[in-house]
Amino acid sequence: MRRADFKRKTRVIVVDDNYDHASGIRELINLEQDYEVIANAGNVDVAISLIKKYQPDIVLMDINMPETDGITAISEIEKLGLKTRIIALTGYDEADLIYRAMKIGAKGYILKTMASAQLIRALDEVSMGKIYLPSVLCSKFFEYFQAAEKNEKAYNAADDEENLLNYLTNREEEVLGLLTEGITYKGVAQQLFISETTVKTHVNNIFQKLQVNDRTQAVLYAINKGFSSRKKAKIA
Amino acid sequence: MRRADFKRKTRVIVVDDNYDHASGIRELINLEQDYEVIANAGNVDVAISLIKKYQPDIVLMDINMPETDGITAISEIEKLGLKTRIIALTGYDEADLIYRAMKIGAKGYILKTMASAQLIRALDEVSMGKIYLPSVLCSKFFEYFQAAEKNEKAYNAADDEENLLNYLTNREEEVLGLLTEGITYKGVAQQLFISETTVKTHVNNIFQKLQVNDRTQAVLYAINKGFSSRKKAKIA
DNA sequence: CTTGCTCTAAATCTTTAGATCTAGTACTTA
DNA sequence: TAAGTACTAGATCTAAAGATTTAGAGCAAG
Repeated sequence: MRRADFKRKTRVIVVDDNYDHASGIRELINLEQDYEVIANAGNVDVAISLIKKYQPDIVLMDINMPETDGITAISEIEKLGLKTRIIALTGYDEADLIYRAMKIGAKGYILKTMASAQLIRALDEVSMGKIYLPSVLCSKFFEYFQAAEKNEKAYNAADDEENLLNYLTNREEEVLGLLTEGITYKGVAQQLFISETTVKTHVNNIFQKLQVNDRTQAVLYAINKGFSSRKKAKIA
Repeated sequence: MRRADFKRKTRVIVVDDNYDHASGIRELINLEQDYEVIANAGNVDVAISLIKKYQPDIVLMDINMPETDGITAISEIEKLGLKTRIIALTGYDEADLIYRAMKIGAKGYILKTMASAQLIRALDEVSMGKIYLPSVLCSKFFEYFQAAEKNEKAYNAADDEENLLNYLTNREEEVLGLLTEGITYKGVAQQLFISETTVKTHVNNIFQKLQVNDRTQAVLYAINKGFSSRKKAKIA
């Protein structure tokens, strides 16, 4: 690493409520000449103030602590906007934990059960700006990620059959599109070069088809069924 | 693999517009006793009809084809809801391509420049139901993924300072909450046990604070700024 | 060539919505 | 105690929104 040229070690803070475990990690890391553990923290509040003060290069964050959960902690730290990179550390390889940690900005994820060499490798990779996620955990992540994306799609598309938006005519879609921008009848009429009465007719037909009573409900229905995103897709 | 017990090879379809390259892959795969390439497709339309007909175990999909783009193709295939697993294959390691491919359900991603052993390993992993993403590509993915998540957050939260929702009083938040459900003044009045006039007063104050002219715009503002999700979070 | 759908638009009416101003009560803070 | 803020609510308008009915023009399919 280039930093070693300046004899500046990569500074690490370890956050773990288990003192013995934290000490173990400290010993392990301090054996490496490129790294030094500059502080330990037994809970999230202490951790955050230490991180603010010392702005370490890397934080090793235990995820399963009793009081505050580590996920929230990572989120808090990321909000600080420092260059500090976070590696999550847990005993479990649950897909949703991995997903959430990586989603909010963790740069690596390792299991406590993994060999100590893995820890050092994670430090090496992450300190160089890379992501470190062992392939097993990577699989877990994608398991969750792809399921989440699938659900979101299903939610937005809502099975096409039950999506009342599909019964709208082209013109009605256009009108609804303008309604979802918060435009008045008069405004819609001007934009589409039709009379206000015609707009009212269309809007009434839309209400019938979407089974709602007013524009606000229509707009809400449209948004929930992914209307706006579909529109954007069409334009783009 | 268990399938080998029944002497049933894992069936692969290769989709690549470059015939020479497709042939090369075919040769390579057919050297393995656990796999057989049952078809080649030079374009997406042919590919989809072949996949429908033969329902292969794995599809090797070239992403950078001239006519239809491979990403859309993957999406189409996933929509079929088969057990077929897709491995993306490209010449480039662009973060957004990897992100998009994995997002829509690809089970693996490999570069054409990678050693042939990688291809076989990918087949092995994916056919066992795992994800195959070499660590370099994994890093690329997360680079894009975390940036995307960060942007979305920034868009939704809108920096608190500029989020006009923060200027609303508790009562006004309640009223706005009901407006976002498409309820009339009268309805809001009944639910909150106050007069309709009072509701109008609140709503007017909301309009002032959010700098909008009517309820539809207020609701849209609220939704875009993550109002509903905040409400849900409070309830839960 | 007739049936049906889409888009257009008028007339008429009732109901909400929204703007504005005033004002009382209650609670907090300087 | 006086000033400030939140919540309440009245009166009085005007402007939109929405319901309903009727109807003509254009176009596609049977």
